[in-house]
Amino acid sequence: MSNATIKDVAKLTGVSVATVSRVLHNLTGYSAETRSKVLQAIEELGYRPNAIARGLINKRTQTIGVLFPDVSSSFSSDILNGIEETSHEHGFSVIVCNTARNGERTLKYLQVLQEKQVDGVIVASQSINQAYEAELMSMNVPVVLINTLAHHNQIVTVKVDDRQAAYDATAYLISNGHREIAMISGNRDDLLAGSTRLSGYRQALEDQGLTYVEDRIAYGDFRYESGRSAMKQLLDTNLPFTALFVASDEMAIGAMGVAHEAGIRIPEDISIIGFDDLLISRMSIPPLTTIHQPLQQMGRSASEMLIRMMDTSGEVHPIIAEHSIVERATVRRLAK
Amino acid sequence: MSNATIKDVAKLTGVSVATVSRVLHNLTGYSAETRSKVLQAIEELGYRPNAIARGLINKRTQTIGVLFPDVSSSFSSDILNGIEETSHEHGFSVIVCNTARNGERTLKYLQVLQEKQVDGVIVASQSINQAYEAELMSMNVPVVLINTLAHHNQIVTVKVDDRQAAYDATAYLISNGHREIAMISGNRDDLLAGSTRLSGYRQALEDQGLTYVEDRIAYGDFRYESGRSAMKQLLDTNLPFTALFVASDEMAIGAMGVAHEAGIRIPEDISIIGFDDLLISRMSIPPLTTIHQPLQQMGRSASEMLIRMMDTSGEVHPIIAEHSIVERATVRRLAK
DNA sequence: ATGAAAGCGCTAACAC
DNA sequence: GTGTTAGCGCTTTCAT
Repeated sequence: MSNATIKDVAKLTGVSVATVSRVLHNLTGYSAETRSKVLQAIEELGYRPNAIARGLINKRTQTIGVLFPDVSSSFSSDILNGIEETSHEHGFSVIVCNTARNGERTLKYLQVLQEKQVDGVIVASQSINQAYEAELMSMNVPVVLINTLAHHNQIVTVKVDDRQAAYDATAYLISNGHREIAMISGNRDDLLAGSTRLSGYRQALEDQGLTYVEDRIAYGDFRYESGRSAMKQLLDTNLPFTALFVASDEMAIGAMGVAHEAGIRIPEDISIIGFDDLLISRMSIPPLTTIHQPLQQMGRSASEMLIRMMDTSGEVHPIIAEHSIVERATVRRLAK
Repeated sequence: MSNATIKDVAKLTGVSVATVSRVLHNLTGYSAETRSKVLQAIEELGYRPNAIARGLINKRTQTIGVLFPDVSSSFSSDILNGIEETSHEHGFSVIVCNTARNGERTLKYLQVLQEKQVDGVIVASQSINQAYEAELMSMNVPVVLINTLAHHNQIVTVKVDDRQAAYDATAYLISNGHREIAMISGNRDDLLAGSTRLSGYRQALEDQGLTYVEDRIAYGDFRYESGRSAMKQLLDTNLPFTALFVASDEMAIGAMGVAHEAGIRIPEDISIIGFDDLLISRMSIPPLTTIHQPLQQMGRSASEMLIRMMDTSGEVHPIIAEHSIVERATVRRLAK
């Protein structure tokens, strides 16, 4: 008892498949009576159209592919949530791919997605090298990037203004009276979240006449554990600081843990501001003040843009999502 | 310049499509010379087989569908990670569906998955009512459940022994000298994570000759905010307790926040043990002692089982995943 | 208002 | 070793 096909419906109704197809699509060209007979047969057989067969004809599969370096991170799953939501609203399914930051795997996925004839692909927070870019372009489907930049190409991107956001975070600390401000940065070779945020921090310092001190910077990889080590390193340096800007919430939480263990109170002894505004930031003790990135919204925007690109090949513009400062409890105003 | 088809390759090579298909599948029936010419043409045209066309013939799409009530939760994304990983290894893609705990949406997704001819579906942590179950069965593809039970059917399930795990958590508290143990439970109508865990807790109490006190139980919905309210309620009751078993880590973190605000120290004043072992549990201050559920592994198992079910219609057995206690820093041994 | 038939890109007999 | 052909389930002209 495999599934019923359009033929079965036609046979049971006593009409041709063409007519069945017509009522399926609400076209014209059949009597009310035929229509109801067909509908009844469909009901009776539990018929469901085969999207694969349709796809073969329409050259549209109504599915998009999404690549993440790490699906299980809170960061990725927020974005995914937004993408899934919007895609569903527009009648698209989404295939998730976990590249695990692995080059070969990424290429393999891109290949599979092409073979599966996806109608578009979204690449999130994963740097795009030449090979990917070539592969992406060869797929002949729209592509949008989230929190990444392509090498020397004009692929559409959705992201916040990282430099400005880092600037704002630092300026916020300064406006709260802090003058000795350390930073835990991401890898310098991460173009967006690494060096860009670092330069925003530096700029804010300099604009306020504060000196940028190399030794007040420690580097991590955005993850919790690296936040811990970076904080230890900062503490070991013995260069005093009253505030800390951390390039990711996860690292910030790590830093808070180390501070706690060292008997350093947040925010009494050191103020901290993070970046991302993940769910955990609300849950930490004390709740983390941070830069909000509208991740879910960014997923939505990317998805909407992608779908729009499918039928209008008109030009599209990069989207800069709005960041904001979420004031919670880890930054203290310094008395003069 | 749409994509090249097998015909194009055949034409360019000067052979028939059948031959091209043969080399594509490493079958026999062509000379070494033909083979290399075909391969060269493929390279030249950038030909990629069309999985849609293949699927139409093979009745296999090499994709599975996964339903979650909430993709963006840490819980779901861990499971998803395991599923995706294993599926990929076996050459399957995964379509994610975020049902948002919405009945109509779930049904809609099931329909879409059927139309897209997925080879199997996994439903995670979402209770299965009669309607879903009927829909699932009518799809004629294997189904496996994670952390759920079907109504009166024998669909395969992957889960931990919730009752035993709750029992173990409570017994652990007792073995640490606690005798007044409160609990924050999930909704009573959640068959697995709600009432079952509650009954495990109760059993452990009674087996140790401790009395079960109705007022020492507060209910939440497994989420952070509800953990906060539940904790407040418990505190308001003024019934003293030295330890607390919480049916989810998220609620446990919420409870810890409330305790902190109330000046109650963890674990000095109150010991807490959670359930799930999410990423955040390692990151909390202090790190949360909890029941570990091997979520990612459960995703892997589900996926493996599902794929196995596709070609062997042999019988399959439910999988009980191993839970364990992860001792971190929120439980204190009580002096006699 | 309705049917016949071609064809989407591919696989799998079956022929030679 | 290689080509021909008949579909897979559907949509879509083009007739009638």
